[in-house]
Amino acid sequence: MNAGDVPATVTLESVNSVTFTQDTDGNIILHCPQNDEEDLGSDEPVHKRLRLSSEDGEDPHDSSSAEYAVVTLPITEGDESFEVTMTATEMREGELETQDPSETQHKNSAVVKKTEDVSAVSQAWFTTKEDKDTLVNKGHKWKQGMWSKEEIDILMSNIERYVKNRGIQDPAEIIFEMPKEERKDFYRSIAWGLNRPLFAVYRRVLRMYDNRNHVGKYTDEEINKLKELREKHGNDWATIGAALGRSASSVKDRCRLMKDTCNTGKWTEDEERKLAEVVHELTGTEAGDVVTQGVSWATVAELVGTRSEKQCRSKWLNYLNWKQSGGTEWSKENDINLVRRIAELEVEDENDINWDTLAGGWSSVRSPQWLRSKWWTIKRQVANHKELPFPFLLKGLQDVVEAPPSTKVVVVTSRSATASPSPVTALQIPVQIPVQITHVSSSDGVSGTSDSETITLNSGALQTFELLPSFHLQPTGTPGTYYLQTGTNQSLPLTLSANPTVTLTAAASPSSPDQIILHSLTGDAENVTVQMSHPGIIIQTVTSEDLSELEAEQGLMKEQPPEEQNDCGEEEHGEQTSEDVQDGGKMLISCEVKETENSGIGGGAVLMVPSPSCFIPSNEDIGTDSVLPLGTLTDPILENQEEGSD
DNA sequence: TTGTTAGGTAAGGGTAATAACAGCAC
DNA sequence: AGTGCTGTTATTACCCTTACCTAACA
Repeated sequence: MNAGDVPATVTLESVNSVTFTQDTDGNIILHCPQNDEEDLGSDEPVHKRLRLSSEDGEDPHDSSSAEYAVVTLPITEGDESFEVTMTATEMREGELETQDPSETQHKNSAVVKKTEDVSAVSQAWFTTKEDKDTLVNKGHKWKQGMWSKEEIDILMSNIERYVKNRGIQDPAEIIFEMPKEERKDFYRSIAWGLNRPLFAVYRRVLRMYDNRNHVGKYTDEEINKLKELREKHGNDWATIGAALGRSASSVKDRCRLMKDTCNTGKWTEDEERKLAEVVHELTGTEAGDVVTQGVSWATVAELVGTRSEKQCRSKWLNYLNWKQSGGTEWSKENDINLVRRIAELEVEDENDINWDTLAGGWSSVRSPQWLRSKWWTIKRQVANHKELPFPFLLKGLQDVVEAPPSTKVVVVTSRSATASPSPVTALQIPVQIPVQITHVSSSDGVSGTSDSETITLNSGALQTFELLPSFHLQPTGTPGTYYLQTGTNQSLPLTLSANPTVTLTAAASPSSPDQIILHSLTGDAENVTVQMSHPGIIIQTVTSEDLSELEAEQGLMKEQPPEEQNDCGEEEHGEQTSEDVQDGGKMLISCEVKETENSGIGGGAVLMVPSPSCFIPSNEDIGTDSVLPLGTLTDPILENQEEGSD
């Protein structure tokens, strides 16, 4: 589909009819029906209830290159409201694309037709090398490694649909109780839309629904019993597991860690020497050689005698080999280099990174496996890294890394957040979505939008919004609270709740074009100013669900009229009172942190600092003296950069 | 009897979270 | 010396793939 073509339309089906109005201040207000029968309060993430479906049942072409427009349609005469629908159009060259087929399918879970190539894999039960080679030769590719959140969402949703259609309560009934012939189509059905071999899906499902899995740490008593059972039953893991109330794989794994002769704690020099000897002997290498693969750790452990295979592997790959081959220390600059090098690989998926290649010739890298864990450490600085597609995460990290050293970085934290050593940041790189909001009614009133046919945000009837990566409204951590972000990086926090008229905010501050005032409105028109922002990274804190519950129970939260909007300041962010930031438990704070190019992917990043337990950890913190002091972002990359610049 | 389907088991490499430890500054 | 912070190291529950096996069925 060419950019100029009429786009195939995909309708965003929201369970709730979401509507916009505009108030006298020009704020767009999102309406959400009160009788929300679709379990707003359920545990299921709201984004899972937002689905895309093809309006006409037509395959929306290659939706991996689609961009989405939001348009509003009239709902009721005389109502200052707008129904929001989204349409998908082809993404222009150079613009963001959605990530992988499985994710696209998830978004289009009602329309998962486009995956002939995928289904060949996900519908085939193959475990042999030959089967695999055949598929590879046919040009099929599939995902390996850890399952992403998106994949798990697809799987769960497929399972839900399957059990619902058959009136079954618990999927475990099918998995563990139903005879094979009765569940004949089960695994193939739930594998639909996943780019994984059927066998991998099968394994995953078994683990997920086996309540003897994820039991947690083994007690001393269990360990003793396990030893007894092991002597009695050998490697009959199923029997041992049954006797212990653990899954077979769990007991098998636990036994691998147990060895009568196993030492714990610090390795002695003798042990290290022995380990090196054994590894080099078994691999036919010499002292000083780098050995990171092709080692049978079970054999190594046997020969070392005093350590388990895991201990040997870990010691070798994370320390000893590097030490013996003359490795250099890992500096903070290396963190930055690592992000850059990964970006230079230009891979679509994290699983495509060749860590061996990346680690090659890098003297500070202890092993490819170790390097991967370093990357993981960096990645984990971003709280919502699991939700972010790899390219977005990487781009965001790159932006952060490449920010000018002089950039002032500020993050909002709570006073009590100091109890937590390092604030967790969440990086949100939004997908750009053109949004058009059409005005329906011309009546006066709170809208103040008079006769205009189209409500425009800033300028232009077609306003670009950035929806967050998964093409949902992105929850902020407070149930019912979401972010939309404009093309100019103005945040639009949307609040969905049982309240029929809820909140929204976001207009440029009249006092400063660099500021966006974010304030939320409740039904009684009281609102709370929260913040300012600026093109570039916005760091935001949100309250937890607990906060609203606390408020409900104790009535301690206060709201503040709009006149008392309170800018956060630019560099010296003063403390804010609790009234400034609390809005019925839905609190949003953002501060300017740095300026980035407002182009390309999302134009900038939103760093989100959820402070679920820190904001109001106890009743005494909810008093009128509750303040939200601003701290310094402790993102190591940024710190490194500042240090480096020194 | 043979091939296919739909699982199923065991082994082992690996990941991710966290606990324990060590070094340092105050 | 005590304390708190931070980075490193060790541990371990859990994950995933691979290779091989099996029973039912066509």
